[in-house]
Amino acid sequence: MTERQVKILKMIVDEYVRTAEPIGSKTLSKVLKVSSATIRNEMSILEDLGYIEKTHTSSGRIPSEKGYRYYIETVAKTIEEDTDGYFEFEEIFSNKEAERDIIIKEAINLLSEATNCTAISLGPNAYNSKVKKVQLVQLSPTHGLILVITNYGYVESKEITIEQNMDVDELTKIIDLLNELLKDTPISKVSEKLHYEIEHNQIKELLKYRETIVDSFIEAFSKFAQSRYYLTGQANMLYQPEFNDIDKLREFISTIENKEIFKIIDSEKEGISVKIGTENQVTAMKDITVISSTYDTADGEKGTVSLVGPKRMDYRKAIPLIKYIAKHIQKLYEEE
Amino acid sequence: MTERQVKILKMIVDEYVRTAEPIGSKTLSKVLKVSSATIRNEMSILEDLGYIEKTHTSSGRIPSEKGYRYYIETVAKTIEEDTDGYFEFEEIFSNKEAERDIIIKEAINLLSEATNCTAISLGPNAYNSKVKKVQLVQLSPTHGLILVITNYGYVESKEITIEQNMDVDELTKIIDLLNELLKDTPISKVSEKLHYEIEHNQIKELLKYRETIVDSFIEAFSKFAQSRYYLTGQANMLYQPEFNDIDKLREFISTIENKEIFKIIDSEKEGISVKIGTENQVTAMKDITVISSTYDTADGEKGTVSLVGPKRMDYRKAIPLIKYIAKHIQKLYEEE
DNA sequence: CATTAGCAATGTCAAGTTTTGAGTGCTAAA
DNA sequence: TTTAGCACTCAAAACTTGACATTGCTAATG
Repeated sequence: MTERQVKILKMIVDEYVRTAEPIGSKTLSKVLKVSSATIRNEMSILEDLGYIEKTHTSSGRIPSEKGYRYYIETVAKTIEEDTDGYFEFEEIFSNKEAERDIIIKEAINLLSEATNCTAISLGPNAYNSKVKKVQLVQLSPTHGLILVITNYGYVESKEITIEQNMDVDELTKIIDLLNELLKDTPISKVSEKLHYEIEHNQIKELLKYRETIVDSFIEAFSKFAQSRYYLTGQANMLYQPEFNDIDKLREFISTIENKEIFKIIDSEKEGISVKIGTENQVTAMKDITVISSTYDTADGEKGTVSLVGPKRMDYRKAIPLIKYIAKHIQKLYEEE
Repeated sequence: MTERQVKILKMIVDEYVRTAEPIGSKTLSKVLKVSSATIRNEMSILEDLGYIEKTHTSSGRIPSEKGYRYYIETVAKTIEEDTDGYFEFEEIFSNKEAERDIIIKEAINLLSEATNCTAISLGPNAYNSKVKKVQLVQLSPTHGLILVITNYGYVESKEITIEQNMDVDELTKIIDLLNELLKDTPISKVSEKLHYEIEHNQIKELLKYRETIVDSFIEAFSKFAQSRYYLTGQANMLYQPEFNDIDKLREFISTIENKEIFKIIDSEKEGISVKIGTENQVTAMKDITVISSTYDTADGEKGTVSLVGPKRMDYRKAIPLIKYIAKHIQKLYEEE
């Protein structure tokens, strides 16, 4: 590709992102100081190379997926992070009072508004967080509530029925024992450890005949396995011209509602990932771009920030913005 | 209205609910043993009375809001609760192991699927539930987590920073004091009571200079004020022909996303409430019917189960079903 | 050899027209 | 009171037309 061809490709992407209309040779000839015929020749080459395409025989050109990819690999990657426009985000992240989850929600809301896309925060899986405390609260003579708290301050609870042949003393002992046993154990190791102790140590006497209780605890722990997520801005996105097709719109809403969207979000890959259209593998998302960035928590888990929008997305704005937000959320998870 | 007119109105509602197409005189004449001309005369009267309307001069008739209202006041009210088709619901509600919130979610999911509408469970406001226990968990030398647990087993938490000039002993004392003070106090009275005690009793010494802590507690309590809700089935509903109009669809999604829908749900009125179209007062919902039923919890708060769908809704099915579900959720809240 | 002017060809879009069919309202007769 | 019959209405679908944007190609140009 010649320099001029690259320039034309960039212009087509930028202009199409702005207007959502195919770009003709005349439009570009006004800016580049060559005739429209020359542009047409160049466009023809770009089309042969697969970077742009036509919507019909006599239409202007729009970027192909390959074109977008080239664009983000070259143009967008060279953009310096420009925090000039990030005033409102800075405000959110500099609030030291607010809770982490609240800050994340606010940032995600703003991300969606700023980009007119759907924004998603997928919290870290809590598998590696450590048990801080285990607690039983009696709610009535026959009912209790098991509480499990992790180092990040997440709490899960599970109701249990207290059997008649069990007195408060015994329960207290069990809880004390569990606290001693499980403190600072990663969630992922809890079940294993519990079963091991019951089998092999002297503690077993206390727990052996109380399988119901132990099972309830394990159930409470397992609740941490479900990741916490926050999703917002469907409404912002629906007014994009891409969604004038009613069936696409319905398909998109369905994909969001049955959580299929989470299959696409790449929470493994380090750093930023951009999946354009069919790169998503899910047919319902073949006209959608998903940008995600992971961040790391102190206990070695990964969370992600994602943006879901039309392929025709303002990548120059969105990509650095997501990087910026992921970086700041990571900071929130570092301050333990 | 003559008996035959009522019969015709019912047929129009039933048929329109089924097909979503205006009903012509010929269709009805096949069932009733009179000619289409006779039906036309009767329809003309029904239209003058305001029970049915035309979509254009030469179209068949569809029920008006007044027509639907008449229908649900007469036809639907006489339907005996018929638990024949409720097999799957019975299964959900008879599961004694599962947690209340899980059962409610499953029932709401099924409600949405069975009716092709959006279903919502709006949990009771926790204002009247009672404090069961207050707890502090230390997460690090400088950070802690305040826990507040109510009699229904709901937990709210709030992170706090532990100041340097405060030792563990003092904290323990504060927590013990708060437990003693607040146990069995309704959430709504907590703030008032705390402030009163600080001002008037000997306890004040311990809390007086610890406003930050007390404020954090109050903040944790105030989290209960936000009702818990569960909303599902947008996707089920969007495929109804009513939503072939793309702007209506967008408007609906927006209304759901900014939680405006909750303004419509009647959580005060005892029992069932059906709001058809413009009865909803919100213009975005003028083609939507919202059915809600409240239920009572043991501590005197009300929760609601709601169904949001097109005016052309299967009221005969939906109304008894919602009553049935509300009744069973209420049972879940009675077994304290 | 790259660039350009010129022009036929192509396809979209919006506006207008025609056709079809379902359904009504009215009238006069049974 | 009911019905047959018929003119009338309107929406929806199918088709027509013209304006417009844009392309691809060709031949001329510097």
